[in-house]
Amino acid sequence: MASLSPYAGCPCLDGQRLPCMARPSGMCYDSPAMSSQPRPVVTRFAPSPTGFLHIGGARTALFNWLFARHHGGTFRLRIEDTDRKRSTEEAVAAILEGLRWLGLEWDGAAVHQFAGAAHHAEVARGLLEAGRAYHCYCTREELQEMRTRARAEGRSPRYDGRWRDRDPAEAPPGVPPVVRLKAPRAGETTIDDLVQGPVTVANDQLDDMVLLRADGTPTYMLSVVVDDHDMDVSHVIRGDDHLTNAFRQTQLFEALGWARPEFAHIPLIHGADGAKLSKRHGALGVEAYRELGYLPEALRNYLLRLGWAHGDDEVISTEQAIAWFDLDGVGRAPARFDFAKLDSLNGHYIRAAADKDLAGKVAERLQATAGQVLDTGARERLQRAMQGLKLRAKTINELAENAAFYVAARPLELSEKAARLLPEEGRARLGRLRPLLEGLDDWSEAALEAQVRAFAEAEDCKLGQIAQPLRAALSGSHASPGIFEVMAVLGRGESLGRIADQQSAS
RNA sequence: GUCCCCUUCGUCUAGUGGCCUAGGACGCUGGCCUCUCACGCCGGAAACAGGGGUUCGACUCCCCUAGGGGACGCCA
Repeated sequence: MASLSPYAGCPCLDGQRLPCMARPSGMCYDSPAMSSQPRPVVTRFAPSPTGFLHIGGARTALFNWLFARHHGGTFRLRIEDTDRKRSTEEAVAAILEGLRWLGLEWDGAAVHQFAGAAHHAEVARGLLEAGRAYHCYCTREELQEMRTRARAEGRSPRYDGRWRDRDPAEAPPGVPPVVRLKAPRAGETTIDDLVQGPVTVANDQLDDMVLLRADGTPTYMLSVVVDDHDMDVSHVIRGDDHLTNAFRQTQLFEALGWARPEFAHIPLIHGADGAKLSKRHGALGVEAYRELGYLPEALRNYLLRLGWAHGDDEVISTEQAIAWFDLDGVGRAPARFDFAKLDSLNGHYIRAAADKDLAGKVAERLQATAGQVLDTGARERLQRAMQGLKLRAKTINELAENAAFYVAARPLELSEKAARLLPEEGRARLGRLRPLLEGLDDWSEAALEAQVRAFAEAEDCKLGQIAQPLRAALSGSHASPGIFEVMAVLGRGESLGRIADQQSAS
């Protein structure tokens, strides 16, 4: 037994009190003395780097983050890259970037699961030596046939355990075996899920899962269990597509003699049509939401309300979310993703945002889309314009579009609707108004309004009959912030110039 | 096919046996405000999947049916 790995010799497995080399504490929580101790809260987000961070993953990360923060615990990040063929560095970078953008900072360094492969394999060998696992020499064809037959006979397609008790001497030559867990065949396994409640599955529904591939590398199922144990993960919060995995993992934890973390399987997010949101079915990466002009705080708030509620509260700050979040508020039904509500929330957060930040984002956007380089004056003008603009936009993109006229070069191009606001009569009226404006000493919103109103009265027309032509001339559009605000923000020179442009055009 | 999970307005949800003539939010819609568009404010339509129980009393508890979803890999 001298060759036993630290895990196989761990007190949790054989009752001896040997140091557990894998953990800083040198001790496993599952030793009898410690099992009743409350564990510090440690959650983890464990994405596989096969693509961007999609919206479902983002919500899982958010819940893990909130739960850890709420309980004063630790939120860890683990990259599940044991599938070497499908994992890419770009995906890792995209996931990290996505989490940062969302404001979900993780504690400590990100763990790359594959780095622990040798250790994981060692744990499997310990199980082998302890008689809790065995070699299986089935070929893929054999397995395939087994599954096909089981399905045809109305049984759950799974491995039948044919090598479980077979003499290894019968092993076919030249076939590298996989290592399978010798899972209990009778009885049942129950997990007390923090979201789903108690869920029980008969053990004969679960087959002997592969722990080590024929090439000796660990499978996800093994690595997850070992890593969760090593990282002292206390709560596994993940999508409920992992619910059945929880049973297998429970069996593994038991075979290893380790305490199992608590499980919380949250329902998946569905697309607007009710079907599972997948990468080819409407699931966008979080960076796409940024491109679409959504604010991270709005996305966080929206995601939080998808499957979680705190009474009638809708707009919830991050501070409140941390104070209120717990697993008992998580529902069990899948939710559909609804852009209309996200828009509404985003509009709310835009209105609440500081003008300076908004102007910065708009400038960035304008430069990115129109290649427009803005000088300090233009940036300042944008910032002053935000007050009126932010009431009228649901996204940063929309905000930028609406702001564009403020920094556009003269002469302005009129939209079709704007052109219709400038009939001959309107242009003539602009011509009569301009000298009055020129004579104005005070170019403030209030003074401008007083002057234009007086002009309308003198012309015996409604305010709209002069305000609309002004709007068209100044903004090039039929809809804009209040026209006096527009003039004030534009300033005297630019305003007069734009009016002159339209006036002389007739 | 087998196993597991789910089911309140179109959508997200509140509701833990009587407080429910089922509340809020988004969306839709009528109106107010008004220089346009928004914002804001006031109002409206809109749901307990169906069927059985349990109970003095079920949206709330149990069972069945239907529908939806997920899992069944040497993927994660």
